[in-house]
Amino acid sequence: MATATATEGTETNDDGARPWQSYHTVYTTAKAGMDGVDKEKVQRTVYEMSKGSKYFQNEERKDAFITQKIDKIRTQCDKLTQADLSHFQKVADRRILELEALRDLSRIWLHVDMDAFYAAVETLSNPTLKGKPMAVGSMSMISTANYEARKFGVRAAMPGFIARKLCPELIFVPTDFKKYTHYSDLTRTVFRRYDPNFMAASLDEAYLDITEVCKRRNIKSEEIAEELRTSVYEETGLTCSAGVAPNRLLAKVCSDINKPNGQYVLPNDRMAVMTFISSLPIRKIGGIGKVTEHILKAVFGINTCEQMLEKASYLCALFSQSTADFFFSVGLGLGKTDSPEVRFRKSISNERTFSATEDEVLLYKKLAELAEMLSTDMQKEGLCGRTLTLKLKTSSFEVRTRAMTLRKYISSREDILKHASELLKAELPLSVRLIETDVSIGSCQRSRDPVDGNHSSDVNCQSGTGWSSEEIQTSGNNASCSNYGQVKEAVESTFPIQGQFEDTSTLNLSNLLEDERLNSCEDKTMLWLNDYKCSLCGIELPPSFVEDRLEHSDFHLAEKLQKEESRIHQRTSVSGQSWDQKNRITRESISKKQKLSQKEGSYRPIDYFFLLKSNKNRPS
DNA sequence: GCGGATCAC
DNA sequence: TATGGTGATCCGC
Repeated sequence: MATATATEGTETNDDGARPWQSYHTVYTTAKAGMDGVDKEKVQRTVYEMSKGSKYFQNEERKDAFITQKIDKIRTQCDKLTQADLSHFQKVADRRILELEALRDLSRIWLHVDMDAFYAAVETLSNPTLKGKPMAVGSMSMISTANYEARKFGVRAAMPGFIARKLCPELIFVPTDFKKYTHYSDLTRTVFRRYDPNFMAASLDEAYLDITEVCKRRNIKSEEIAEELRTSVYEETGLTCSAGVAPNRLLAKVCSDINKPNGQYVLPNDRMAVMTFISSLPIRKIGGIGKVTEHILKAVFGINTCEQMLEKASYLCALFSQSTADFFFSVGLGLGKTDSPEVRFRKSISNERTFSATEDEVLLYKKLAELAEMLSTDMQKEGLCGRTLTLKLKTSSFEVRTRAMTLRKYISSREDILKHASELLKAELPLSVRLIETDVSIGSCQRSRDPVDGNHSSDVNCQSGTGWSSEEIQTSGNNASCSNYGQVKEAVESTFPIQGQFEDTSTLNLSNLLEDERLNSCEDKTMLWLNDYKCSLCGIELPPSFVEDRLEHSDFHLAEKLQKEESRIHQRTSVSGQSWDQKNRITRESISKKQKLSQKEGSYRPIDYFFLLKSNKNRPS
């Protein structure tokens, strides 16, 4: 609400001017280790340090925009008649019942969150930092602050120069991701023992499905959490906090409750969940950020999760179905409970901030550097994409994005630079402080999950732990190309090249994928002999049968995967105890992969492809 | 498909 | 002096 205009309006008020109160930062929202902080003082300092800056002005502009949005929603709200409301109440009630019916209390999820991770790691490698206020980051931006620094109001995402004002003795330590990755790996070794399929959310957070381990060892989740945290400490020297709950959304909320170095268990009981959720501020829920909280509070007076249900008719009337579903789920304390589904990345990008400049030569030079790096990253992962997006942040902090979807998939430095330069050229002259290049990998329609929707903070799944259901089968001749690296990685992780799974067939599989990549991405002919005949089965498909050839490759891939699975399964079924775990995803992926050979639910036999030659315009 | 925006870490 | 980088998703066109 309090926008720039409101700020100026109150500055000269009789009842004392406190303009800083209306500057909406995220720095004072309740965070672990922030109890007892003089929030007013922090808020005032942040305001004083920011006031008048380009950044601040942009924040004001954004704030004004949100106010407009709120006004618009209010207007719509006022227009609702009693009849409308009773209608939407019915719709909402039914939807809430449907969602309630999906409640799953059969799984036990644990969310682990390392305490002040980067800062804790830095303190391990330099113990003289212990007990002193310290932040990882720079004068421009802080990544993490230790608990001593948090007492001063210093926290992540705060610029360092403001942090130093709040805490003059603050020690700054530059980020060192190699170090954090190393320690992250150590923690993951522990996580794996409790759930080999755990979902890494970031370097310092993970979700574990501990249902099985509780059952197998016949102990309570609470004990598992204690034990896991002890192990993490013993093996890394780092403390963490844990939350246990029937779903991931709640587990995440729970891990924050007794932070640092604590845990909280929410039992798998509907009443317990409803009680827990009833007074919980919506801002605690992953996916509800500063803006959403602001809007829901300003328009509907919603503060707690429970109120999401009380205002259900309004939410139903004024938001999209998927958004309303998400809000209702929050009110019901529902969240995802399914086993981790590994997803392929959808985009790859890089961006750099520099001191703002209008110098076009310089800007093109920056762009060239980004294109170079992006291309390298893409090739490292074997990715191609056909939608290129250029993002610019102007010296006034306004953000512009310009995108183009190309006919061909690209990954080379030259291609990226050529097209990105066209996009940049159209924007010049312009004073720019940040450039980002982004290539999106594929486009496919996702079905929405009614429970978490796409709203909740979802997990960046670990790469290479299985198959995704999507993307591989996306349209076009290059879909498989664009995912080649991820496919390969997934296969190699599912069928590791070393160790007990070593087998020449694995290499063949890699070759097949390689074939597919070359064939579809570069339009070369590894799989297609003389650019005409399939090297594996001899079927003849001319190059112009682009889609058919892709499907054909996919057919062989699926077939191959199936063979691999049965062979490896045979060999490991005797001794491989962890196989079931590994296989869980593999089986899914293969069945999904098989869908590549299906269209509209009907399976197509290999013979089908022989008919294609003479019937290009087949019924689809 | 595009562009603006939100969100998380 | 000075407010990040990467990835995902949603809404309204």
